[in-house]
Amino acid sequence: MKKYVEIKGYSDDFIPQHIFECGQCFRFARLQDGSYTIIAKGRVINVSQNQESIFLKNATDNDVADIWYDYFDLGTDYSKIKTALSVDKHLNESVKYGNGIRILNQDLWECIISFIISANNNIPRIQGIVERLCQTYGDEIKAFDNTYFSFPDAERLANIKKEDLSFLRAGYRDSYLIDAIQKVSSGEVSLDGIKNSNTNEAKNQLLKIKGIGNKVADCILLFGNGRSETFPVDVWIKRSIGTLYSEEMKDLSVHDFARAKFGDLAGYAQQYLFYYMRENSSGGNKNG
DNA sequence: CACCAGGCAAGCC
DNA sequence: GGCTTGCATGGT
Repeated sequence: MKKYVEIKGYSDDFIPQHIFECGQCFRFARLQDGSYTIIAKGRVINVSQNQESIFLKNATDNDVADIWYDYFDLGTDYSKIKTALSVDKHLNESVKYGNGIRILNQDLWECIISFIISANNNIPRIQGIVERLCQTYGDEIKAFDNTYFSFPDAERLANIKKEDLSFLRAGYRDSYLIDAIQKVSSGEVSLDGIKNSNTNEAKNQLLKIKGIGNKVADCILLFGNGRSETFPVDVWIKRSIGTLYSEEMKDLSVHDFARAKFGDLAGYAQQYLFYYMRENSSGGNKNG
């Protein structure tokens, strides 16, 4: 079996650093050579890239067809999206900076749990909590002479109690996690139902879970359910939109303004903006 | 010591 | 509907 797959044709529309450091994903590690080892879809792969090609180590052609083509959103033309967004002066700056960003199609359940944890939290600590959850309840995955752990599904977690989660050190989010596990494992909130609903209905289903509000629901829909028209508004986006477009947005909310301005490309616009603002904030503090 | 972190729920009005 | 407050934990 071949140990890696080479994919040509994406040029600078695919830069692992931009894809994984832009805040959409929590289970990755940057290696010294600049490549990224990631855990997703029950697999572990290493992702690198040069001018001509993307390299996926520990993946086969079949894996690419079945999993990674969709995961990395390889069917979407990001050059086209970037050209369209760059008409706007501020987006032009952000797109130039994060030109290798792609919005991943991650696992819906993993996004539900991860973004519940993300609320009022910082990215390094979110990553630590997610890893502890996986190490305790996930399946072992052997790869690259190491042991990794898959993200446990809702059924696997169905019988745990709030007291069992203290090792996560997730604080008050424990009860939110329990509510998500209970509602999804019981079918009260159906993952397939969310996937098969329109965006409004999908969001209403997510909002039934404690710990999921507007912003977390939008992140889940964007990163775990392919709803690229959603525009999650967090503190960074609120700040940046508020200053960059202060006159233009008039009396609209940040969310409504962005949805009107960027239309079906709102989710992409959000990621380019978020990455640019975070990486270029004064003091350069990113808690990591 | 204070303040912050990809917000949210609950309690007000 | 909108606005305020408390919130576990860990870092600076």
